[in-house]
Amino acid sequence: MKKTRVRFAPSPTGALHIGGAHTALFNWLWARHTGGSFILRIEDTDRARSTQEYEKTIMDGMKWMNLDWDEGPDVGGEYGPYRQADRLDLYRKYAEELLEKGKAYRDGDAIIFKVPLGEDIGFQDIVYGSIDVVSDSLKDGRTGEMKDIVLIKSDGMPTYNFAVVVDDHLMEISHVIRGEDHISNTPKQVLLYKALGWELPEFAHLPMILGKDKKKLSKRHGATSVYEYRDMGYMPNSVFNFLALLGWAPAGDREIFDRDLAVAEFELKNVNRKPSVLDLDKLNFVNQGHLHALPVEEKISMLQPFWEEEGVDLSKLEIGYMEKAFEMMGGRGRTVKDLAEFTDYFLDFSPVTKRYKGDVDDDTRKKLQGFFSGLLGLEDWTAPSMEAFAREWTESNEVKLKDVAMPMRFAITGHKVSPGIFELAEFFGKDEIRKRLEHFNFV
RNA sequence: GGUCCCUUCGUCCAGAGGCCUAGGACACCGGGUUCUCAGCCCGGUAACAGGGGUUCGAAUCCCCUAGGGACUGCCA
Repeated sequence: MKKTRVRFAPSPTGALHIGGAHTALFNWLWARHTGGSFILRIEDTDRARSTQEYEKTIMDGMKWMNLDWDEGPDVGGEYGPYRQADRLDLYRKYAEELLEKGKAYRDGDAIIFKVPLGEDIGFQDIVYGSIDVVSDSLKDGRTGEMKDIVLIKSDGMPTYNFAVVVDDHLMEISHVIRGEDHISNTPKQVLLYKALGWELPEFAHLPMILGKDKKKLSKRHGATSVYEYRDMGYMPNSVFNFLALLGWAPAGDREIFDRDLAVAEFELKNVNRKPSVLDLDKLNFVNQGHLHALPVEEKISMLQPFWEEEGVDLSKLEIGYMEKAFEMMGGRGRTVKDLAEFTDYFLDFSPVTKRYKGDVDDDTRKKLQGFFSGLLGLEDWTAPSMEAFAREWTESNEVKLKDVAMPMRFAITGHKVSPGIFELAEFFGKDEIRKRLEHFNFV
């Protein structure tokens, strides 16, 4: 059995977008599932648009997703170089071979493959099944002229269709796993494999990812780069989980899973053919699941950048303290960003004062002052005792419990969402609560 | 225009001829818990694109139609 070798081959003309991440992920899953190698190859033959910066961003994006590669431009490997711009002599060599065999011709500085008639250029696709095509269909549908395949462009660079064939063969790629948009390029590549006398790799095309409007995902649909998802507060494992669910699902009804499970159960033949729509509601749900399952330390390290960005003073940050805070938070917060915001008041009072001014009319203030004074007078500073007092007090003053609980929540957290307010008060301690209430002149 | 691909609830995924009066999840809508929100618990709405075959039997196989998509670049 031949060793599995798969590759992700982005062109460095932009950041790693979500569709690219999906393709990279499925390649990675297949490599890890089969114990094979995952190779990163940079397709930088478009000299005008490729940049070093983009190459780096793509790699960083993959690292963020924890998709590690075994061979690539940075780590090297036995099948290098891994940038197409560094492999020009190879492409030229095989183009000339085709020239000598009379299968290609020159047109100025370009080398062009002459497409023969009547050739079977169909192939088997692991996910799409058998794709039957005859070389005659490469003709222009309007003019009836055969459209030959450019191998080497006038600038000396290979075209995509030629470079992939040469590279995939030389790098001994066993499975070509890529987006469905390449399915119609494949017959041309099959033709080239045949002309060079090379064995075909296995092909597996992946369904496209669409936007809400069912159109190919693009900038119009909002976030496209994986960094945008990171900045919105989604975690790598969530994006991983979510993307894995687009076109595939593990057996059973599992929706939230970790990468080990995906690696163990992933099968190319179980990938479906239907293009899928990216649904942020589902991502939110998946993220929430992963986020709240995180151990404290990891949760803190996820939240930290968002707290910092918010300008929260982290001097009180301590694991044991935050562990209790998170415990009280329960399942609140879907994204890391949400959770950072929903917990900032545990660490720092200033975000609270930024969000809440304590504006109430005089009559209400007077009432609240009465209530809070009583509360702070309580000797038994526990949630049940505070709640009992609050219920009694509100009843005899003919107001609802929420009429005092909500202002108290705002004064302490600056949010309209929080854990139980008396629970919170007990946790913070009387001194801190007094300080916060005094700040708003509620006591 | 040509070639190729796709079509199960709003969305994602199950279903690989009888287990389907089509299942799960997200979202949505009710109800419960409640000081808020989230969570949790209970319940609900909602789909095999249409039409022909094949078969004792079809969401599953075949054909046609319709709709969508990709490719059709000396971009990848």
